[in-house]
Amino acid sequence: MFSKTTEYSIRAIIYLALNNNSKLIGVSEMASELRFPEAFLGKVLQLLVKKQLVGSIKGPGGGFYLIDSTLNLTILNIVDSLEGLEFLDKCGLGLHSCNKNNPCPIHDEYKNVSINVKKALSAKSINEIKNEIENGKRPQSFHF
Amino acid sequence: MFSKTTEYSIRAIIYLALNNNSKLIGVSEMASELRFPEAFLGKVLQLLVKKQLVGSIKGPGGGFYLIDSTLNLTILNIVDSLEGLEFLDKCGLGLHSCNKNNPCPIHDEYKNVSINVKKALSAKSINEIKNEIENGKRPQSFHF
DNA sequence: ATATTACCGGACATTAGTGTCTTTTATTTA
DNA sequence: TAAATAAAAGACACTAATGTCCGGTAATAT
Repeated sequence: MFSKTTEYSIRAIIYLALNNNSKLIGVSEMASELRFPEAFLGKVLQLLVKKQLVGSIKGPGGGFYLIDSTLNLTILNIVDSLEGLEFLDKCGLGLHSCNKNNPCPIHDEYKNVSINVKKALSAKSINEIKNEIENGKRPQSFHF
Repeated sequence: MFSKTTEYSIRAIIYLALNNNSKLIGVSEMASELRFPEAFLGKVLQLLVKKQLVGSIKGPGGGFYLIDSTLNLTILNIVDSLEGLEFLDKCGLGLHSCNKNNPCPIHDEYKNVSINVKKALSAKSINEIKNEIENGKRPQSFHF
């Protein structure tokens, strides 16, 4: 459903949310905890910094941390920020002229899918996810 | 949502369903009607023949036709046949160990998405879609 | 039979996504 | 100030998807 970049991003953001106790996390620590290829995670984090979802500090003791406002975002917000929601908004069959008045064969069904996906992926904020995990409602170690 | 190959396939199959009056359709006709790149459509049709969703006849007057049983398939069946449904069945965050007893942060929501997509894409068979179009419930010319 | 037609098969080109490696830059610590 | 650390930046490699091109093969028609 999502690209690797988006998958890694979501999991990295949740990881940072869970470890946001005023200490910074390095790429190598995250990569080994999350079982991601380290160099690629580095690139992904670079992107997240550019998108202002994550902050970073260079040098010894440096690393990454979660920008506060990112806690209020939903998974849908993150997906939107990274790869856009065109795949949900465009016609399921790729027809440019498809709309309510000129519906493709699966227009209504796909519209319903789109609404449902958006609802599902915006049901919880990162902060709510963080709380669920910290309250034991979900497993802490979500790597493989 | 779907790959170009899958998009083209679905639209080509519907096109063939609407023009199944015992006459064969050539690649060039389909490509110009559906506004597809001709050479690539050729490859896609080759694939559909191999998957036995479509039949073909060589030589002058030759072309493609829809295999009868394909009329009973749903869009979901076609997607499954072409790219599989792994993108719906696997964890939304790509976690191998994610399941009901060890749910990832968006397990329940994604499960719901998966069910909803499957339901939506299997609501109608190709034959039902064909009838909807022929009865004027949907536009005939679905290209761009 | 032979030329024509149209799909088949394989090779190749292009692009985007994924992933690696090396150098540079910013920061801290000694 | 110099050395060490860690992210940033850029170049590069690999893979899959998309797309093109061409010679081969099967069928038709003259």
